[in-house]
Amino acid sequence: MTKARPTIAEVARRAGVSPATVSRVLNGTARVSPEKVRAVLQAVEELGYAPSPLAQGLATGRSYAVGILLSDFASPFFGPILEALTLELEATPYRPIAVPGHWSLVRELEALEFLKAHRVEALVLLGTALDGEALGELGIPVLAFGQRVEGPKAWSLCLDNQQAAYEATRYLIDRGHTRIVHISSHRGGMDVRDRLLGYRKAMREAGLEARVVYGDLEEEGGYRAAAEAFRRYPDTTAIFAANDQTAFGARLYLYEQGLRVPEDVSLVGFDDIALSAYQIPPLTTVRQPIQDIGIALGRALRAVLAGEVPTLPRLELRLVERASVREVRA
Amino acid sequence: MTKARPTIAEVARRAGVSPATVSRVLNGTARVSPEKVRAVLQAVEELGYAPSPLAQGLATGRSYAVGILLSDFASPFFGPILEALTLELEATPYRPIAVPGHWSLVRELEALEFLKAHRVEALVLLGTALDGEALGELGIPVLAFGQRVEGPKAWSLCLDNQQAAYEATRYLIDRGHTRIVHISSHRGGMDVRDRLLGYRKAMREAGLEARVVYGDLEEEGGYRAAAEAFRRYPDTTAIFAANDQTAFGARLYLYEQGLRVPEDVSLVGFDDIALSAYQIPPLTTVRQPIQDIGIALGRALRAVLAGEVPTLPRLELRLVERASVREVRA
DNA sequence: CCCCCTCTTGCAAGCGCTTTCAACAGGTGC
DNA sequence: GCACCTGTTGAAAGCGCTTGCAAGAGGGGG
Repeated sequence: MTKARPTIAEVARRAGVSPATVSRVLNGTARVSPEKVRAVLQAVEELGYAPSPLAQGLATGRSYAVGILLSDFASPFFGPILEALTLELEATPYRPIAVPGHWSLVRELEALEFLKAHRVEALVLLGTALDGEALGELGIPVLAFGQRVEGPKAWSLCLDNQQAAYEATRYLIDRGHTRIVHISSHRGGMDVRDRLLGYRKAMREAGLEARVVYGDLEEEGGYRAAAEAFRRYPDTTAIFAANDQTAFGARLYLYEQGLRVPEDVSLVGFDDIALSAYQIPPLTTVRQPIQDIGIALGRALRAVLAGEVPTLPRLELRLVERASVREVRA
Repeated sequence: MTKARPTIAEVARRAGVSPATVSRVLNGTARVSPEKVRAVLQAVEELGYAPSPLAQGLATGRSYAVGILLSDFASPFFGPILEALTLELEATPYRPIAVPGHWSLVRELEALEFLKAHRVEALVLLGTALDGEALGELGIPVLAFGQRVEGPKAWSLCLDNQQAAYEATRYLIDRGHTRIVHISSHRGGMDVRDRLLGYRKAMREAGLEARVVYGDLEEEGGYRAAAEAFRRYPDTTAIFAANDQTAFGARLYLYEQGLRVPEDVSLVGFDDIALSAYQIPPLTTVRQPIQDIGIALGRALRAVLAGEVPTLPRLELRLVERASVREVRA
């Protein structure tokens, strides 16, 4: 039933050569006479041979695996990044081992341990809470997004969240809003905190009161946070959410309260996940170039694996204006 | 810099025993005297030793890897299933290798080849287009969702999509709708076709005209399909979409046309992904128990890996009524 | 007191591959 | 015609682990 897969020895026997020659043909590591090449390839074909990555890894000391540590497979933000990243890796001999940290530091550490055990040759961190401590020990290149990592072999793809949040807040202020709530979160990494900072800065500069409530970066938390916001600040005219999912949750709360968007309350999100353009009304939000992020990380990863120093592009965050914000006249 | 990880030999030396003993201690495969156990554990601790899965795999002939072939990491439907599935696998020694097929049969075949090369011990198919041909050859257990697989070591988790679609359509008919469009898709597997069948059956039974247009199971396609639907059938009062993302796309089209939901057009989706409850208005849709599906697959996988015959639960699809459908009086 | 049995332990082979090293074949230059 | 070089090939070691086998250490029964 479970027909054992052929080994290199069988291929060698069938082709009338030694295993070493088969290996050389398959890896192109040395010249082999044309007729043997042909014989080997034919045997490979006939037997349906495919080398065992396990054995290869053991022999070469390489794993050809890269670790990807992300918060959550279900995230509409990290999911697509992962998708683009893996797509970028597809043409390489490297394979991604993606493990979710489920938003918990202990799980992330476990996951990291797991990846270390699997001898991954590089690590990508997508919005995890891990900081420098593990990294120094690691000895492998680390690429991060949504968090800053430090070290000689560590690079972060950083977008200026603070500035973007500042601008988003200004956008609301410029349209006459003065009573603006920000829904932040204790979850998530520095990027979320930067957004809070940007919001605070804009409000402070404009001489406005900072109104901050906290969600969990998911819809449910956004809903609850919006409820809290209106309990504490009933006269709020605009909400700036730390991410789009939060905005969706807030949106539902407003809907249930009979508050119209944008007529009664304006709403701005952050991320521009796929669904944001399809919200009713389409959500005005800060666009993170998800696709580009995934691709940039993938490219950087390839560079790093080739032993080069990766160049991470400067990616811009910019507000995309849709229909969830209105101008208020004071 | 890259401090090589310790090997079993170093642990053995430090503990003053043989590698064999270390192996036995770590795997619990034989009795070892208490003091040696202690010495080994201490050495393991001090060295920070973790066995190499590569070497283990090679020696035991097992890979402890399970393959998960899914259409797309970015999918808000399969993503959460994957999340639940991996969570369920976490306590086992098995690790998932998730590879995306990117909705293309060739890629799926490549991905399958890849998984075969990695000697996965079981395979989970999440909504792929692969059929029996590969399976027979495989010799490993296969678990599928969203498609039917056949074979002595193959099991499918099937929900009655046809019946659910039938009921969803009836739901609209019962509320007075007669001009109902179904947005189906050529993408996707049998589940999508079953939904189409259920729709057709309900319409036929009610003596109504079947109005079918096609999208791509994503928002964009839903938008275009809705546009086509209204071009071809301007008097449509209800849309039943093959999945929620499609419904979101259609929703945007309606919004842009100034058609209100549900006052002018009613909308029903399928899947009940996380965001559906947060749509405006909240989407009436057929609920797939995403969490339960992931868990059920995870459990079945564990059973299969333990050599047992898995029992797949009968999961129900039922319509969750929210606010996107209205009653029309003829 | 010796033999045999049980329990623990180490030796060594082997998993499937890569890679060094040496051998060999066939030229080439003198 | 011989020494030497180039180019191709196979033998064998080794990657880090598991495991069958056998050796040795005790202990109990005759």
